Amino acid sequence: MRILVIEDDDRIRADVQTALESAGYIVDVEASGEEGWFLGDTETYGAVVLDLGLPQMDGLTILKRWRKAERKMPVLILTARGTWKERVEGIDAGADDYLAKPFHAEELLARIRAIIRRSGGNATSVITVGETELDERQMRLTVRGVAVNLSPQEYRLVSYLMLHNGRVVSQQELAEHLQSVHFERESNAVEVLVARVRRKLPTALIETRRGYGYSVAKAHTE
Amino acid sequence: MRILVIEDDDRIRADVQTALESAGYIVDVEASGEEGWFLGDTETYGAVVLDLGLPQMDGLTILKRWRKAERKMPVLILTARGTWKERVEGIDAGADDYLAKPFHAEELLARIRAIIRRSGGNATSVITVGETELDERQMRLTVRGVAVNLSPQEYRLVSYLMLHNGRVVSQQELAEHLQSVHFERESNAVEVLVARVRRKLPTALIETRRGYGYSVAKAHTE
DNA sequence: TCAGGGCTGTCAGCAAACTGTAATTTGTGA
DNA sequence: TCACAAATTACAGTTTGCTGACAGCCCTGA
Repeated sequence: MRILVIEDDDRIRADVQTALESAGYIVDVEASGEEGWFLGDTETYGAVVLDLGLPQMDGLTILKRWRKAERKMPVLILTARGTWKERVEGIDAGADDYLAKPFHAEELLARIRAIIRRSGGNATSVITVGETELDERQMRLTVRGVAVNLSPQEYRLVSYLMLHNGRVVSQQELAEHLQSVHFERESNAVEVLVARVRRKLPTALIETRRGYGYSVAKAHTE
Repeated sequence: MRILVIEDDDRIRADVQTALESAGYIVDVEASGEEGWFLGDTETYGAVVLDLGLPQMDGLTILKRWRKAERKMPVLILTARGTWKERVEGIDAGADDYLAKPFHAEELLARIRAIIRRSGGNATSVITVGETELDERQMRLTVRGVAVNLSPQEYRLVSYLMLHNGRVVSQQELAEHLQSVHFERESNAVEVLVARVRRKLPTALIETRRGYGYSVAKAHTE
């Protein structure tokens, strides 16, 4: 499950990212409202965490634009002060839930789980690219109906690439996401991992973009 | 048997959970009315314990919505003051029984048993995965028609996995649900339990997802 | 009260899987 | 063709899960 976080405060953004990642989500973070809006408009997310008090483009504006463009992913609004008025505005604009700062990580996670579940999480838990299916609930990859046995690292790699299907992901980004405790520059761990995954797959899923990174063929996310 | 408890008071919620779990039920708890409503709307429960005096979304509203959506699981209503009016409203909204706080754990259990028994024909009491059948009413597991003699802990493990059919359940989550009073990190109690269950079963029901936990093979529940 | 049996947790040893490193080969783009 | 990124292979340290033995607890029946 992939989650977008739009928050300009560095500290909060990092905290939210850490909390979500350690809960197993794949997280994209953005400090700028405009960039965040673009991401939410063009990529597919299971949920969005959106700060209201952003410079440049306001959170409510972003949310309204998405809803106008039929982007229906669940959105959790963050706001500094828990005023009644802001809450109503947020709900009116199409937010699914609302969380006042400061908040505890557990509460954020509970609410994220709730809005994902409410949005009918089951429907979004299977991602298809060609003949390959990623079932996030079962944490299982199947090709032509046959399950592929992946190690934890391999699963993380594949799910990260499939959740960003079409985008080219750099080795650096992958390495950071895989969060190996010991990971040195000049390591070819990612290359080795990719090779291992490829050997297990009957089809060519992961494409090499020499000099840039890897990607999987884009599929229609319906 | 899986039971949903919606109650905002932390103390009461914990007490109810403890009572139900020690009676062998699998319990999901929710403090928020809204989230509780969604759980009851999307998951399958053998019974629900519902507090009337919830913030945000009132218990009666939740119940009415479920009944409108044809969710027919038996519901036991809790209320702070045993007023005659509330009782009538609850019954009108589709409650199956009614319990005034404060109450004794035994009374709660007796009423839960009663509404579950009364709800009788609910087809949800037998879960099938492959050749394995879990009869929740009799608390019995059968494989190819042959009953398997399981200890209480073993039964809890199997039923938890089967009720979360397909999902990967971490050792941590299992350990918490098995309610071992003494459970330290570095314990392999869950592993031992899984091994014992496997030895008793003629088929490979529980799958190890190395690094993540355990799951049972997904069956089509619909 | 005591013995026996079932249940459940701990421990230690083992086997297998996982994962990063390094050396070498392959192949791609300028 | 050349340089270098990427693929491949082998290897070893570490992690993870499985297993059998054992001990404490609780209940039951003599």
